[in-house]
Amino acid sequence: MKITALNGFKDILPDEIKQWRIVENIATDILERFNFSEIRLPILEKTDLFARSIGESTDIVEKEMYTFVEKQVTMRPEATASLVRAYIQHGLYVQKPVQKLFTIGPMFRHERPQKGRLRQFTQLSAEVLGSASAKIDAELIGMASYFFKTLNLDVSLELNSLGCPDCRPAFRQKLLAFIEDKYDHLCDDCKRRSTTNPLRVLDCKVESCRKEVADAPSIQESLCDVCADHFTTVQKSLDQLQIPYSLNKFMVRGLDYYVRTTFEFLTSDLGAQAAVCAGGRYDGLIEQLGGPKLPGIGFAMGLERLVLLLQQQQEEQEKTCETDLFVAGFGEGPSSFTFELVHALRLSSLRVAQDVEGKGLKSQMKQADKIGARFVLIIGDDELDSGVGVLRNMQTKEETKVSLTVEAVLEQVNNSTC
RNA sequence: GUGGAUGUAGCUCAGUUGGUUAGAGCACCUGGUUGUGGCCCAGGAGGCCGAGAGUUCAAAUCUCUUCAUCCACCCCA
Repeated sequence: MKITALNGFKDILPDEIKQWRIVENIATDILERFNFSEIRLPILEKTDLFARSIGESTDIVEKEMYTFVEKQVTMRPEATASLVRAYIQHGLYVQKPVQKLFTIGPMFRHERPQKGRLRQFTQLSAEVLGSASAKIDAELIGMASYFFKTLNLDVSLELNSLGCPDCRPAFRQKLLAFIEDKYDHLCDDCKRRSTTNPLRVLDCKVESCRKEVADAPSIQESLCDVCADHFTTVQKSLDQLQIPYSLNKFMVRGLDYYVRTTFEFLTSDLGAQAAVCAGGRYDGLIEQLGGPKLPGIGFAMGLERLVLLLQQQQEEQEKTCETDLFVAGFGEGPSSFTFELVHALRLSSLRVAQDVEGKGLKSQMKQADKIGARFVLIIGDDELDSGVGVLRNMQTKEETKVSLTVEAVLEQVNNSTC
């Protein structure tokens, strides 16, 4: 009976780490250029935090959270709630009126796993707290858009506005009336949705439902003046930054706190998991969680999905040299000598590999080749006696002599780049 | 939670109407070069055929149960 990882939990093996580093490094670089600061948050929070922010009746809160019932704590299913909690708890709004924050880390949702969907998954969340400006919406969306462009990923941007507590109820009524007429023609899921969350009927995947709601009232035409203004400015600002998008009146968001601007970056290469980045404005959330009456907007990106896309959409990366030098000592005396030399070379900043199994030279050469070492330093009895080793360049096959001192080896290896 | 598919070597997969000792490719190890990598050649190691029960003289193969994984629904990043 082998012990395996839990269903929906995945090991990220060394071969995949390169892609993760690419995603993380490019992301943090871009975030910093857009003046975002990193914040690191706990994974465990009081259950109540998520119930109050995400919404009591959402699927996430109702049946997908990993909760320790007796302790009333939950493994976070998303980061925005925790981030806003920290923002309020530490009074960050006092120091700076507008806070731009990001965080990267694991989230947990107990759903049935499938392609691009895990029970533990990693999200990058970027949030701007304290600004209601539509320009911020465009700036944030523009940043995400630039990020995907930098990664050379093929994604599309969809945009919608969900209105605000002033105008959404009226739209909801209009939509309910519309749905009532079509009720008998809708799928079972939509019949259920029409009472629990009517907006969700709009983005049903069933073909017949899509037809039925094709001419449903558009929320974009039911916005109040303030929301309509905001939405127009977001679009104008995106145009100004030359960021392509399409309006999608059927796009709604799953979390209760979203108002006004919502957006998704979509791909067609991940099966049912089309969204690689999604977000929106949540102007009431901070106040709802006990903070000041300040607006906010943010997005979350699923990094596993991005890594999958990188693997699918990009050509194999060239093998980069991850090891500068392989020190091959063979024979008892040389092996003892190289053991010490290798340590010293590592302390002096080189990436050095060695064999400690007492293998022959040929086997050590194979190892060196396999890990992509740039150089091999060969030391047998002769070299140890003379104090001069053989340094082989693995690409050019060129061999030079080098004194067996840290300084001499360091100089020769650093002289040539990968 | 619902539906469908798949479980054979580290990986990708063959395996006939049930029939000796379960195979291939890649990867790994050793040798061909007693001190030199990639290519080539020779050899080697590696399997409770997901697990449990049943049918049978005989099960990787048929039946049942169970577990796991994948895909889709739901939901969502």
